[in-house]
Amino acid sequence: MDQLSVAKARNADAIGKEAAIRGWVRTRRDSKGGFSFIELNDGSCLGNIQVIADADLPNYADEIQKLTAGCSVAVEGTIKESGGKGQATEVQAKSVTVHGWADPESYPLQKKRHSFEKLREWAHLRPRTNALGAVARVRNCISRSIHNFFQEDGFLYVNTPIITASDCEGAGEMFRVTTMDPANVPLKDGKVDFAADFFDRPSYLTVSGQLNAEIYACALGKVYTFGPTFRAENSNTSRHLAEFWMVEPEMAFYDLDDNMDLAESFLKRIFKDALEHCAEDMEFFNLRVDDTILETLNGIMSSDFVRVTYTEAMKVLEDSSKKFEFAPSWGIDLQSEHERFLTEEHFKSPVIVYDYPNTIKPFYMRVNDDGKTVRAMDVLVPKVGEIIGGSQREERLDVLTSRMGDQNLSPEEYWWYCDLRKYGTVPHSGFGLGLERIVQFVTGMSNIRDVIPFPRTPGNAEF
RNA sequence: UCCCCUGUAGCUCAGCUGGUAGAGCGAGCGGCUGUUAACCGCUAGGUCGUAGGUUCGAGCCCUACCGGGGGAGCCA
Repeated sequence: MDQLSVAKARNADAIGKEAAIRGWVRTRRDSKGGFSFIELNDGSCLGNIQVIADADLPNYADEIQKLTAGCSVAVEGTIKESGGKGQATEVQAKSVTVHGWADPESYPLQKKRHSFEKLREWAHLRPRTNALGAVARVRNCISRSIHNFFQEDGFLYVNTPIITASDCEGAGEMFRVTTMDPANVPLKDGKVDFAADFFDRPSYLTVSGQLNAEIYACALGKVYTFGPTFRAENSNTSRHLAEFWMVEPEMAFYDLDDNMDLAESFLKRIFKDALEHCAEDMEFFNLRVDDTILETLNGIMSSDFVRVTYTEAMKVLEDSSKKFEFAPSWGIDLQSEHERFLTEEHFKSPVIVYDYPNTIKPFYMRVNDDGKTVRAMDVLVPKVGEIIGGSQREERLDVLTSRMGDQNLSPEEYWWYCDLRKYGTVPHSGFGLGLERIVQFVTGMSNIRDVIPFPRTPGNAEF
């Protein structure tokens, strides 16, 4: 007998098949007419398969009538056209085998909707809910879409290290990696002796694979990294995690315009795949989470992203009648309220802001001819804000080392990074996309902790 | 880290200017039904986040701490 997923069994072309279906009970309704309805879900899709269990099954009174939410069962039977409304098919059970019970007195999940806050306390059970199951499927779809997009375009997937010794880049506070005993730290001249540590120097969890990706881009052309990233910032917001997944493409011979073109088509591809491959889940998000999400994503796919320079964006903000908490003025970084105004109120679309003042951007971004701005670009989207940050990299050794000096970094420490400019330097560009941010944007989920299976935030590492 | 809000039954919440705790849902039992967030009746279930304080008396007022949410900064 064939094993069928619930997704396949729900499809009308399964009618007539004999099949075995396994999953978890969502709910049971009894009919005294002599049978019970069991809603079964196995995670293969949002919907459940309805199982009809007749009273003449040998374990009907002993077991089937005692099934409650959370129980795991295996059903063998015939897929047939459903007599009721709400589903195309149902299973007429020939046998129902119970794998595991779930005491309804103590099982936390009920049929009714739970708040996302409460579900976070049950991170081990929440993937059994409609919303978190749908998030997991969309997240998977997006991950696959990312790989497909780059692979189809000749990019090479490069695995950059998780542990790094360069504390660079100013991307944020870093987590220390050490094998030293905190109760007995080796000292030398009153200071911690890192020469005695595992890597012979201070080492950390990576905040970005970019510098490593540049190395491979400057040899192999187009590459991307996709992996976990860590920030030890004490950020308590709905958009930040201490551990998150980041995609970082890096392309030799790409200037900033090429970079922006790539970012735009990349995002559109992700939206398209989510709408196509997760249609049922996306309908669910539109119905239960954010009723603008389908309209928004479809709108974005059929229009061009707005592109404005930082200077133009500032002018828009300064000319608007809107009262900002932080008054816009050339030279300051865009505040959240500024980003929201640009994407949500003024342009009402994703916006790419580029050519930022060099004073608010890191050393590796290419300096423009005006000497005041750098070839940086941020993609801003409604609600989530900055979803992509990228730049054309500085390929001129003298400019790079001078910029490092400005930011109190020593070229000696980054000798290998400087070597890329010393030997066969090329213009190149890249950007970073936070996976959770894009999952948030696609699903409409308001808190980033609900789009990663096991969120890591300050003070929270349960599960 | 800062500002604001919040913590009462398994869940979502109500509880008046301080007077000894309530509903809906869920659960159990019974009834009814090709049902589908099913429906009807009954029952059980709470040291009101924790520790102090004010008061004759605190879920309610005060202080501290802990947890949760929203916003800000930092960023992806």
